[in-house]
Amino acid sequence: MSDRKTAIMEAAARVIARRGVRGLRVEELAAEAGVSTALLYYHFKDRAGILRRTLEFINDRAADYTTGRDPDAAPLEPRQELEQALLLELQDDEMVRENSTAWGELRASAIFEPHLQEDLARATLIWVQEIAALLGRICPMATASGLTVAAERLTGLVEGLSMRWLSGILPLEHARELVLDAVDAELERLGHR
Amino acid sequence: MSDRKTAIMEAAARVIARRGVRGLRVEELAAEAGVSTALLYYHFKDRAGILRRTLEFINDRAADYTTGRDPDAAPLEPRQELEQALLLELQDDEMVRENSTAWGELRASAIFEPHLQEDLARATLIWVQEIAALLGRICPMATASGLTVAAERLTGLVEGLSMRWLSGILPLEHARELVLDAVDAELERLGHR
DNA sequence: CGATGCTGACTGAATTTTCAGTCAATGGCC
DNA sequence: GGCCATTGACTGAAAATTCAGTCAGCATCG
Repeated sequence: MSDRKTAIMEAAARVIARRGVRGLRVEELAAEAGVSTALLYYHFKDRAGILRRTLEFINDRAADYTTGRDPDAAPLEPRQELEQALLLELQDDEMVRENSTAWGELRASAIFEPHLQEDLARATLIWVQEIAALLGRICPMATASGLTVAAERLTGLVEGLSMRWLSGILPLEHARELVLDAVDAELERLGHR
Repeated sequence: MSDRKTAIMEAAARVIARRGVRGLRVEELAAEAGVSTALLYYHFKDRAGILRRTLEFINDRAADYTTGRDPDAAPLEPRQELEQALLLELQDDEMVRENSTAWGELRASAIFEPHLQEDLARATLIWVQEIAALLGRICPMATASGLTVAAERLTGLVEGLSMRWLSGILPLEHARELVLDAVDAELERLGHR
């Protein structure tokens, strides 16, 4: 597999982060990747193909830094793990920002392109369940539905704040604090029931 | 002020809700408004101008149904007023959905079009302050910064959930319940300090 | 009154720009 | 020689934007 193909997808992630999925011009992408436009059509059939493959690529990359714990680091406290899982999309890191932007774009486009909704719904569900499970480890006494609802609120909040961050309305640090406080609030709440 | 200008912005809101900001074609907009494309350029300089003015327009409309109480209805409890202000974007109503969709689109495009960011930031700030003020009426003992932070979380949550609702991931009723519970949580929290 | 000139709203038909997508040709490598 | 990766130079269609006016209304003046 020519390395250029990968290089193109990396470039695509960058361009999408800069201009959005719908703002991606194949000529610009070619320039960013330092190849000719014709090569894009050679490797990926058409624009839609580029997008599809790139989204998979981004997805895989995200899975890497989600799952990928530092090899032999001390096992995290559940609370820390929860916080990390939530703050994942809110980091001052080139690649995270790229990924986050692309995800946001995907969510936004799904409103108008029903064929994306299924994938999106699945991914969201998985995230909510993951968060609910982590909450459950911290509050073993809480009901399952209570956990789910709390997870839905927390992930929903992260999505909303992520958008504000990406559009420059909300500083990253502030967004992170807001999320952490929300975690406090939800845990307190779960404890009370 | 010719009424056609308004008609165009109403049409723009409809088209944006249907196709998204990035999917808006000026020819389609002209057809939707029943005018020539040239008229669009006469009233609003260019495509970007249409978008900018429409954003303002949508904003004003939202302000109308935010502020606009039923004429001589009983004065609302602060708590109810707060809930209403938050659930505003989450209603099963043609125009609300249109507004909400258009808002979401504009938020999403603002990430890539800095010229929209200023308007967006202002509108968001106003909303946050409004919610903070309502919270303040319910919890007079809370600090100003505590109120603001709570308002930021609540509005951020609404934005996130609104997006899920619009993309069909989350049923409207459930979204509304999540918001109401979050209000509970935030109020409890403000009470404790 | 009514002719004259002026203006703002509006349009149809170009013109220009922007893009995705094609293709014949090239160079390296087994 | 044959195969793969790669490119430069195009094409055609779709969009955005501009242009050269038309028309209705309204004020001015003789």
